[in-house]
Amino acid sequence: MTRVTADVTFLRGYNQALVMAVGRTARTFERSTVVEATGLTPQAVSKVIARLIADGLIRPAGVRRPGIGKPAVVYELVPDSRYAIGAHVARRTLRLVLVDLAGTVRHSAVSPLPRDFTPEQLLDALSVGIDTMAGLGDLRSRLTGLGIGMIGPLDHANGLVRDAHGLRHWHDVPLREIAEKHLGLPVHLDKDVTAGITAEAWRHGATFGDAALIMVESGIGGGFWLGGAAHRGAHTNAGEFGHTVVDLTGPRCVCGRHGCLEIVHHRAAEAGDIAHAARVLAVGVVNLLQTLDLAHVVLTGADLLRHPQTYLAAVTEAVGADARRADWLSTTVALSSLGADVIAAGAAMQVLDQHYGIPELAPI
Amino acid sequence: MTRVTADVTFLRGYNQALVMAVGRTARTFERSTVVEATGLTPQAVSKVIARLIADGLIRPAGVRRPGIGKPAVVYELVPDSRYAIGAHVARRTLRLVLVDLAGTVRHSAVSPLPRDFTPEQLLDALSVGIDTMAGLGDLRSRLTGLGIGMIGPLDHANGLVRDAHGLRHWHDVPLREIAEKHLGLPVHLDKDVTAGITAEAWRHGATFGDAALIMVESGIGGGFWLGGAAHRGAHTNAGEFGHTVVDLTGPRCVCGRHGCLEIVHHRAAEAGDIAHAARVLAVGVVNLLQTLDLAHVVLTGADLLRHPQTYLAAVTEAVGADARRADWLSTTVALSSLGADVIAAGAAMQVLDQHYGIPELAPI
DNA sequence: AAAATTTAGCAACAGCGTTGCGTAATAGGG
DNA sequence: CCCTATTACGCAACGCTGTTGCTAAATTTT
Repeated sequence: MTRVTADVTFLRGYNQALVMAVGRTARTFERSTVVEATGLTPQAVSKVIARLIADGLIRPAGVRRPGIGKPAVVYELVPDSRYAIGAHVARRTLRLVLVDLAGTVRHSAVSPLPRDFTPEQLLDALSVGIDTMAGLGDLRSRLTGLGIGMIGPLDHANGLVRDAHGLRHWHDVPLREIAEKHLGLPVHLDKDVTAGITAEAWRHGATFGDAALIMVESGIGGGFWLGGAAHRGAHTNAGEFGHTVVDLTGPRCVCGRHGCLEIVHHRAAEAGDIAHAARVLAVGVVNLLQTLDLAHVVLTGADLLRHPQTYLAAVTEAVGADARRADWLSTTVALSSLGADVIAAGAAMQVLDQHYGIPELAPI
Repeated sequence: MTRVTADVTFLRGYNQALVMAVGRTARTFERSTVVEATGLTPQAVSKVIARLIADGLIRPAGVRRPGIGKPAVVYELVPDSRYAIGAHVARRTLRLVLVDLAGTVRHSAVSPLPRDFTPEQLLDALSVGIDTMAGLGDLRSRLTGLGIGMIGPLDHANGLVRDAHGLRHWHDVPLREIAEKHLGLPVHLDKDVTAGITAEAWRHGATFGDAALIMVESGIGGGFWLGGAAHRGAHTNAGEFGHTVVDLTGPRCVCGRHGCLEIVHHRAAEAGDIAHAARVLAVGVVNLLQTLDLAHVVLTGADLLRHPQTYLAAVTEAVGADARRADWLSTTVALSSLGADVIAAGAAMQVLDQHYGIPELAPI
């Protein structure tokens, strides 16, 4: 993810990331697996594997192949060679997870946050939680950093919280900087929904196409995975999906417009008609499909997960009923595979991705 | 754009593309310009420049620098070293443009297409038009190919027209393949709106951020430029922006849903209330901004360009009026800088991009 | 005229994936 | 049991990339 210039170090990082992606997706793999997946020559893969073994990131795990010829060496990722901690900062709770290099959530913990908490209060809560988690197996030395998934608007590029919705003490807070100083760890700050979709992409591996994570939790947000990377937008403020108008003559929203998806959905939910609320959300989801042509839609969020099957059914039905969608336009709809951990886990995976993922080139 | 494995040939292509992008954006440039823009060392830039000069793509254009020290050599792109032809296939017209390596439209021509034209009729029209254009300066040998921007749905990856809206004879037509055979040229097929946004991105150069092209022309479509590349979606069918619901209680659309942007807009335009139609479109545009966080919105399309100022004013006003958009959320709104040529020109630029643009890596 | 400054490029280098080829380890057949 | 075919692995040389070190050239300033 870090920008590098296009020299040979980029090649190294890129091809190493390919092998790591294979290792993360498959439980075990051999040289030929990687050759097939990457198009590299066997010899090149051998060199990459040798480097990764030297770094302790992968290791041989026996041999295989009950067939003719010399048996192939089987490799596997070393899950506990690196860790990252992910934090999901919501309005009243802090969720912390410990994620290993394989993308597995090893620990998860939720603690309450004071009403209208301050940056200092958050930092203290983070500090306590991280010390507890990092002390579990003395893995401080293998900790690559902390990822924070938070409500926006925020400036991902500069690690700045612009104006967290509904939190008074969060205006232009340089959270990444002060957290790094306070915690002594590299910190990565991103919107909650963007972190969430990263988690889904990581878990699904190489074949994961364009996708959206829809989160219903005191507001409606969308995280996007487009073209093999998280989409954050020009000002890293993408995802205000709840504030798209679906009803020109609808009620006035807090944002000033009329008939936003969020207010229409909220009114229906408030009235107790969850099925209707779910159908409203489904209209918004189909709007996204029409615009962006997505392969996957993932549903999550505390409010949605209180009625998971209702929402899942409504969205699935709406996607399937769209008459314009021919058979070649397949889209999967699913609940988040990580449940309530998805945001925090994704934030952690973003940290790991900075080290072991595909390096980002300046696009010019 | 072509997929390559991450070896040194990728580095070469990538860095050459960086220099070409600089040359396209600036009229002239020197070595230090490129060094600054790319982060490469001066020596590396010298090598790249030498390669490009050997290929005839750039050339020295005197010296400069009325300052201390040895004067720097000034380079420039050789615009007429390579050409591409772009075609915009609409329901009743075929527009052909000749674009040079610098992205300049050198010739433009419109010819009518028969009602409900067949693939054969289109190929014949293309053949005649290309021969005329390529004969203008005997530039057949410098012609890199033909780009076709067409109404969808189509399969960009396989060059297949699935089901062009409103055209009876266009079901699962392998247009790229048969056109290549018929014309003897490499052919690139893409949706009209995607080609259009490529043109805008090319013309604006390196600093062009996430953007959308909104096209109103017998339907409403959207082309997207996200993260430094065109966004086509999981099934290369992104852009059906006109079929997003903005009025849950609105009239039934041809697509089967109620209150699509397209039908609501169409009703207003039909009633002669262009200002209202423009405001409806503006609601849809703001929806896009909320979802995707775009830096630029470009307006085009025959129907829109009949009332350019009305639409421009309505969209600009709606974007500016959005109370949630703080000062750091700036978005430019403009009419297409290439006017009616934008689709065809973008299709041509996509062809040039395959050869001289940033190579695409398999994202895994 | 000499010094300072900036640009350009040759030459050697490190590091990447690739190619050529020899070696190791297995199954199957005589 | 031995031989052969087959498959996997890796050393060594190679071509190419951008980088580094250094020299030469061209201009302005002193």
